[in-house]
Amino acid sequence: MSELTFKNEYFSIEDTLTCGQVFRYKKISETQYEVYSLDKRCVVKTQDGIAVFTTDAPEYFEKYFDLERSYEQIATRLSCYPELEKAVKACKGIRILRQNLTETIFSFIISANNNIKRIQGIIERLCEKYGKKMDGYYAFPTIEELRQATVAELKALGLGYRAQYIYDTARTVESILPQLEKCTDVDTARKILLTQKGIGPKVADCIILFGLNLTKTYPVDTWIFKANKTETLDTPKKVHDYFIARYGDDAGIAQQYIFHYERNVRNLADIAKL
DNA sequence: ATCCAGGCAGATG
DNA sequence: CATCTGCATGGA
Repeated sequence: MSELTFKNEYFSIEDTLTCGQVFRYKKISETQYEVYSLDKRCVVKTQDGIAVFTTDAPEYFEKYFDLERSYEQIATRLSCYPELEKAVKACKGIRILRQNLTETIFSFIISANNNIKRIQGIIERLCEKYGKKMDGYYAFPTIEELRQATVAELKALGLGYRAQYIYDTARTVESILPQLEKCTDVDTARKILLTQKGIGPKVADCIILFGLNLTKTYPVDTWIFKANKTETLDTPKKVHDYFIARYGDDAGIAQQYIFHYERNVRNLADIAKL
């Protein structure tokens, strides 16, 4: 077990974990979170603005939390857009996690037309049923382990009609992984992802952003659509295209600031300052 | 009871 | 290219 410390104005474990990009985490106390990725666990305590990571896999989680990137530059660039000023100020502690690609693919297939609380429960049950038992938690299932599941078993976990998507994609996804892993171009990655059952435009964007860490993308879910729609931007695709053109390579990060602000912060912020 | 949640597949203009 | 419908589940 080893420890790693990190102090930066542009890192908040709470905002990073609760902004909707990841589902396998637990709040232990006001100052302590646990996050799970594949078969690994990391405990994160924050005191006086200093984050302390305790884990058996320090190199993995240093990369996972994207600690080497300067989010100050990104946040500064995005603050220049008037519509982002408040969201950036409130959410600048978010980092885009470098999550495992396969885990991201299955997690976001489950996320479709679902709510975050339920998604977390389903994924937890999926890990308990098919993942390797670790010391005090369960690993995310491998593709091979997922292929052991029947559609009926998956439905019993609460997957509903997504059970068939998981079943199908568990049998096809390996053939696209090599191309996807080396993909540096969003349009190509998107085209490849859309061949899989259960992956449409929005889920593909999330996988591109959280699993491939390509940021020139803009996932449009119901929250983002409600926040961004106007007279002319009246479909998800129009919103998507407009904000990629506007924010460029920062679009994915801008999207996370907005999503988190709209979903978790705005009401609190408005109440606080009356 | 109806609506909503990090939408998608399949069918039809 | 765009638009429309059906879809599992559970909480508000």
